[in-house]
Amino acid sequence: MSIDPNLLDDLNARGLVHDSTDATRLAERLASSPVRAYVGFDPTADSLHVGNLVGLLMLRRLQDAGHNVIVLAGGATGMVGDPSGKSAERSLLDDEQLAANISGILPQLQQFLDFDSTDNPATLLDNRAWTVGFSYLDFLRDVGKFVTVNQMVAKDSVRSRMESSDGISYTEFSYMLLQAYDFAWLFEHEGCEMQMGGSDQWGNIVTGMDLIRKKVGGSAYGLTWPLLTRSDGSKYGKTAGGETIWLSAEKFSPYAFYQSWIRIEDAEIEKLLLQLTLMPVADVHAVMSEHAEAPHKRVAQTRLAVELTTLVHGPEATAGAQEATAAVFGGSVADLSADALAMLAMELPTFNASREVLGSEGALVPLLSESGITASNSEANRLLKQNGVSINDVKVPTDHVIHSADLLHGRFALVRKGKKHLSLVVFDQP
RNA sequence: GGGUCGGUGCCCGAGUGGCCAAAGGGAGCGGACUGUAAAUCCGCCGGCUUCGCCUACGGAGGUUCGAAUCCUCCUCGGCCCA
Repeated sequence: MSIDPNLLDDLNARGLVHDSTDATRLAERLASSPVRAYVGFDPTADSLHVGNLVGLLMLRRLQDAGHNVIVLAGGATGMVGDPSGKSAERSLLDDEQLAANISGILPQLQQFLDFDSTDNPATLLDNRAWTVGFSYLDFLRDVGKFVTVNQMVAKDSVRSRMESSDGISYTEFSYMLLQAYDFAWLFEHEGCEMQMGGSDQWGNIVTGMDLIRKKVGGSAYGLTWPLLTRSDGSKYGKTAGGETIWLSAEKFSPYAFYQSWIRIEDAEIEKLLLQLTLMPVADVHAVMSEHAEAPHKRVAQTRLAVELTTLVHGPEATAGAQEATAAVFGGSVADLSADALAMLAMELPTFNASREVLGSEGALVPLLSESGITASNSEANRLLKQNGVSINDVKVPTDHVIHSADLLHGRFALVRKGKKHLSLVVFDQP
């Protein structure tokens, strides 16, 4: 397979290069022959989240351009915790949790890359393989000796934590060495010449390159991408409500995933299309100019949502999310067919309720809190008072009594909190 | 080990005996305006059987008519000294 000589230009055009080792040399190296490169992912949870997408796609871009990529699962580093970009010490994961996390993440890592390619199949490795058997004394002699504390302390990630009131534990302080050792090991045993990561990984990557130079006598490449942030500077990967946007359909429904992209503000949309999708740069520009002509149609948001949901959850789930969206934000809820409602039941938070509450006074408030639509009766009362609840698209007052005649198809109540928060209450069969 | 300062609601952070469910900011939620956007404005933002009651200011006791505020012990953290 031939390699794409324009890879680096493409990455630059997308704004995906934050920092790299000597740009000219890197460009030459990437254009001459396939490079082996890796990105590491620590199993801090049982699913990856949106914040990991850029890294996964970076590997994909490299692979598509003809290079050899390694996905590194941080089974060992995950035990320690990376202080980079973290303001506080993290709690340690126990073995059981870690094992569960790894098994949740592995299929996600695999889904973005081609492991069966005859030319340049991707490789999946776990750094436990070369770390668990490494004794502490050996580590101090073989790795620690090559790195001075002076340079470690100078790294931003460490310094900011040393200056904070919480401090940094020796454990997290040592993280950098583990990651550096990973890079050196991969360089030596897997012919891996390049490490990529988010911009907060620069210090760790550079430490790895130093180690390679001193310990192995080789020279490696490093590249970081900018951390994805909103226009207000906050990190991505969370909903407006602060919920993490997981890639796992169990933890975050495809519908909710799709919706979170539909709601992206205009100022962000081009950057996200460039950095989070595989769309050619020219296509992105075309979509953006179409969007600029009629912003209220939100074609760019729709495109982003479709691209990403398809990438993460597949075309079927995307179609389902689109249908649900059309039903709920398009026409009239009252016109929904029973089939459409059954489909919505799979996409929206759903709660089963007893028909006893129908026609009974004061049943609405407890129904709202029991279904999780509101966190408490107080909140439910408050929300109703503020005119924030509608059932089947009709705003309801505090003393509203639900009657069976109000239900769609005799048993469905689509409860809307504000404009965007929807839940489906399904009543028992009559 | 000694000294010292501190631990307040989702977060930051005021409060140093009653006027404290606890200022202010942020986040969040609802409403208006819109394009399921941004900006702006208004309201809400511990719980409950909601004109009142209960739970809360690291934990446990105590002083007091009354404590987030005072005392004792414990615990956790910062800083300084050893």
